[in-house]
Amino acid sequence: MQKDLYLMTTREIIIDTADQLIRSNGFNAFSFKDISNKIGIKTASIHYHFPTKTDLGVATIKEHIERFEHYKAELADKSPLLKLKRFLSIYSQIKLENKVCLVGSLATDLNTVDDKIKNELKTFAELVLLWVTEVLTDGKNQGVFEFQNTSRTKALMIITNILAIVQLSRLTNDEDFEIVIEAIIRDLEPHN
Amino acid sequence: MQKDLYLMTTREIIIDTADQLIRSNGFNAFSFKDISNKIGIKTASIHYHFPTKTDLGVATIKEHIERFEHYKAELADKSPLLKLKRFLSIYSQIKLENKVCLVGSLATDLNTVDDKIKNELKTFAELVLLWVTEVLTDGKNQGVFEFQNTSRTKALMIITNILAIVQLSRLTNDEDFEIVIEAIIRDLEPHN
DNA sequence: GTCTATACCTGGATAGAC
DNA sequence: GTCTATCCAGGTATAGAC
Repeated sequence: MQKDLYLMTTREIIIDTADQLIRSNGFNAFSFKDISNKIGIKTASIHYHFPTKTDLGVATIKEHIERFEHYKAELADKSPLLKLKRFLSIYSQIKLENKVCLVGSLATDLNTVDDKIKNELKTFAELVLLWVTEVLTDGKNQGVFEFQNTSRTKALMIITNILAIVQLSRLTNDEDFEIVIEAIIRDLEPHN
Repeated sequence: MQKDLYLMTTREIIIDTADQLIRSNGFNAFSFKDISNKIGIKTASIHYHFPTKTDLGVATIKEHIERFEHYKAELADKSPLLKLKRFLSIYSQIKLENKVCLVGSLATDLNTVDDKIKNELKTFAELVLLWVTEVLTDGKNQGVFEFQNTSRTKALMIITNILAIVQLSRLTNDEDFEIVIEAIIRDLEPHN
């Protein structure tokens, strides 16, 4: 949740609730009734703001894109290591809430959602991948990161690690989440 | 699909179809009607074999566990490198079919499924993790693999890479799948 | 073991009053 | 902008004939 509830418009509250539900239960398992129950508004009113479930899905992804852009701007002058740690800490919060990330949640439902959602999600995933790639490149150039492969490949390795460990650690062991986070950081340290 | 259709019982055909649908559409998005349409049997008949959807889900995971045990036995006398490559090739097949793996599919739906499914999935995930860990340990002892961290941690890193890249590469670029596979192998190679 | 028929529920979506 | 009322499609599940 990005703002205090009393500062949010109904539209924003709906999106925020949809986000929680999508990442907790999946896109196909959440319903307008769930939102209705959570925020005390009738499903018909939700349809006023978002005519279809697809519209709500797209809006939720767009919200994530906007947040990520703010996030990027806030961290712009920080070190590559701090940027990466902050990125990983987003997932620590997700883990704490026993949810998964938006990309991970929607990616497994991809064959069942409207192309509008699929395309918006592509935009978001590419945005994140590009940013992590840049952070890794900067870190390598500054000598604070050391890794084989291209920055893009390493970014894919790190993103897949973190995206999947929030899912997998619910099945293996909750502590595996921290273990993987630490391994990601450790593996980037220069061996000198 | 493990056998020819004409050698399978109705029960096995149902499980196999459920498996395809779960990994293609997700547990909550597939229906008994989907199976009915695919294999030409009425939904009521499916209920004869599996009283509830949960029963079918559990049976599908149990089938995966059995297959994995056979798989382990078949590869028992093979080299660690071959074992790992064969493991990764399971995902190449999944990628080819534009699906995701069972663990990845059900993990994002975990908060919405019956505990019976959750517990069976835990058993499966632990089984796989244990096996990959052993393969890595053997490879390290034989000097064919080199890596930091414990074998279990490295197994988590590899499994999360492969589990998530089948999902993520649908959004970023299909070729990212092969790139990650190759990076996994390359990163394990001894440096001198 | 498979069928028809049906019960029951939930979901997305819309019309129209306020 | 939110409500009540309603429609219709689809889902899981069961009863009972064959």
